[in-house]
Amino acid sequence: MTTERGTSAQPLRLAVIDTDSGFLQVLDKRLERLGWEHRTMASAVPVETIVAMRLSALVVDLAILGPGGWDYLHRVCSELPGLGVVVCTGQSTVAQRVRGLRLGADDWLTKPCHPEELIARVEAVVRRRRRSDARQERGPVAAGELEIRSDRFQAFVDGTSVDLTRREFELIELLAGSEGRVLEREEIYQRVWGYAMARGDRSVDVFVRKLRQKLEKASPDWRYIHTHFGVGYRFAAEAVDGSEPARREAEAAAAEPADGPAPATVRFGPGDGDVVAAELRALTS
Amino acid sequence: MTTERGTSAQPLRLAVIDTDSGFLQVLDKRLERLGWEHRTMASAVPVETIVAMRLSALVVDLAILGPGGWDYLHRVCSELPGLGVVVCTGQSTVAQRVRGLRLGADDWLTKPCHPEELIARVEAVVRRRRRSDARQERGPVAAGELEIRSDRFQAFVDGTSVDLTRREFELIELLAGSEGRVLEREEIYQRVWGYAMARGDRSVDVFVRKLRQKLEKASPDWRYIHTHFGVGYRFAAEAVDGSEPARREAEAAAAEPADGPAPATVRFGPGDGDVVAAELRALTS
DNA sequence: TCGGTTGTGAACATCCGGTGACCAGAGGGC
DNA sequence: GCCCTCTGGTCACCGGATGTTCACAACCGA
Repeated sequence: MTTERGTSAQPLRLAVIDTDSGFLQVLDKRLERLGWEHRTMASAVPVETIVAMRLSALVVDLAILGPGGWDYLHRVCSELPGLGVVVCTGQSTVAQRVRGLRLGADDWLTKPCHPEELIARVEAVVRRRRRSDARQERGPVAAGELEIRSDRFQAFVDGTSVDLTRREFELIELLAGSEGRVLEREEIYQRVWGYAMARGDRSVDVFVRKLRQKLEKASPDWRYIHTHFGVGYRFAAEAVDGSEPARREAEAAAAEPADGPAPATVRFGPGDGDVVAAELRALTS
Repeated sequence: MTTERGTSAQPLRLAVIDTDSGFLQVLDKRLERLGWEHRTMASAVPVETIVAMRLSALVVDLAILGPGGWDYLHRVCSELPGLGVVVCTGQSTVAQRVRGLRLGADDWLTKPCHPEELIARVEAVVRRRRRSDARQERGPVAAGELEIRSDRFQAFVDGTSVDLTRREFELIELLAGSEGRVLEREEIYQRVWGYAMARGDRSVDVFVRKLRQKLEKASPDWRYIHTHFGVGYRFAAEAVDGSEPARREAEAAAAEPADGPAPATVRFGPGDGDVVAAELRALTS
C-alpha cells in the first residue's frame, strides 16, 4: 500500500560516472525502460556542473576519480545534501567502504553487480529523500488575498498577476506550502536553490524582501511572510489590522490547519475582528 | 553548519533482530562506545512494539524471521516510513535483495560483514532520513497551560505566543523534553549551546530567569522551572496554590491525561517512551 | 553564622536582518 | 554584433534584537 508508486511515477534524474561500457549499456537500456532521465560521464565533472544538473541521484565509480576521489566525494555530498550518492566500484576494503559512507555516500555497491540491484538501491536512496518533498504537489493554494498557482508559475491577487520571477515564485511556493511552519534559512535555500547554503549568504533575505515588496504593493492590507529572529521565516496570511497587537491572535488562529478543534475563540483585534476571522477561516479551509 | 545544535547530538536508537551471538557481542561493544541506545531481539516482535520503541533504525536478519519475513519487512516499512531499515543477512540472490529494497528496506548487507560497516551504513541511512524529515517534528508538547511547538520555535499559553527567543526556546524545549528530571547546568549548556560550559559561566541561570519571567507573565498560576540547589534545574508544571509540595505527583498525574487523547500526540515526560528508553539502557548496561 | 550558590538588573558586546546600491550574465529586439 | 532590460546575486551599512558578562543582593545548607 505504501509501496511508493510515486517513486516510479515521477521520473528520476540520474547521472553515472563510470566507464565500464558493457555495464553501462545494460544499465542504459534498463533506465530507458524505466523512463528515468539519465546521463553518463566518463570522468569527474566540476561540482557546479552536478549542481546545475539538478539530479536526484548520482552513481559513481571511485576508481574513475583517481586519487582525488575521496575529496570529490566529500565535496559533492556536502554541497548537495539532498543528492543521493551511490558508490559503485570494484573490490574495496571495509575501511574504504566505511570511509565513503562516512563522507556522505548513501550506499556502496561492489562490482561486479547486477544493474537491477543498482537500480533498486538508487530507488531506496531516493525514496528516503523524497518522502517529505512529495507531499508538496497540489493545486492552487490560497491565503489571504493571495492565490498561488503552480501551473502558472505565478501568484495572483484578485485575478491579477503579482509578476514574480522564477526564484521569487519558487520561494513563496515553498513558504506557502509549509504554511504556519517556521522554515530556517538553510532549509529554504536547500530546497529552493537545490544545494547547500554558503555561510553568510543573504540571498534568502534579499528574495524575501523582493517578495514582500511585490506582495505589499499588490495586497497592502495583508502580511504574508513573517520573520522569526534567529530562526527563519514563516508564511501566514494575516490582515494588517489597524490595532497593533493583532499579531499574536492571528498567529494562534493560523496555527491550527486542520488537526483539531482550534480555540473556538478566534480573536483578532477589537472591532471588526470577527469579520476578518471568518474571512480567514473561509479562505484557508 | 558545524553548529547543528542539539538535533545531531541526539543519540540514535537502534534495535537488532538477530541471533548470531559472536557478531552481536562485537556489535554491542561498538554501539556502547558510540553511546547509541540499542537492544537486541532474537525473533520478530510485533510491529506495535517496534512503534513503541521509537527507533531511529532497525537491523534485521531476514533468516530469523522465517517464511513470513517478507511480509514482516513490508509491514514494518510501511507502518514506519520514518524508520531506517537495514537488512543484514546471509547469502542471497540479486532478486532477493532487490525485493527487499523494493519492499522498503533502506540497505541490504550480506553476512559475514564487519560491524563497522554495518554501523556506517546505519549512520548513512539515518543521516539521510533526518535530512529529509527536516526536523524531528514531535507533535506539540503540553505541560500545565504551556504548549511547546517545535515547528514554530515557540511556546504558547492559551493560543498566544510567549515570544521566546531562539535560545530561550531551545532551553525550554530541552527542559520540557526531560520533564521531571533534574538537569545539571553543564549538561544543559552542552546540549543547548553545543559546546562545553566555561567555569563560572552564568548564562544558563540568566536564561532561566528570562524564561521564568516570560512564563510567569503568560501563565501566572503555574510554575514550570524548579531550581535544585547545587545541582541544576528541573521542568515540571505545577499549579501554584499554596498547599504543600507533596501535591506535585498528583498534580502531574492529573495534568497529564487531562488535556486530550494523548495517543495521537507524542509526548515527552514519563510516558511510555521513557520507560522504553530506560529499559534499553538497563538492558545494555 | 558563614561560604558557596542562585536570583536580578543593567551595562556591554555581538549578531542578525532590512535595505539600497551595485554588478554580471542571460536573453531579446534591432 | 550591439544595446537594453530583466534577473539573480553580492556588498556594506545601520538600527535593533539578542546574548554575555558583571556586580551585588538574596538565599540555601552546614
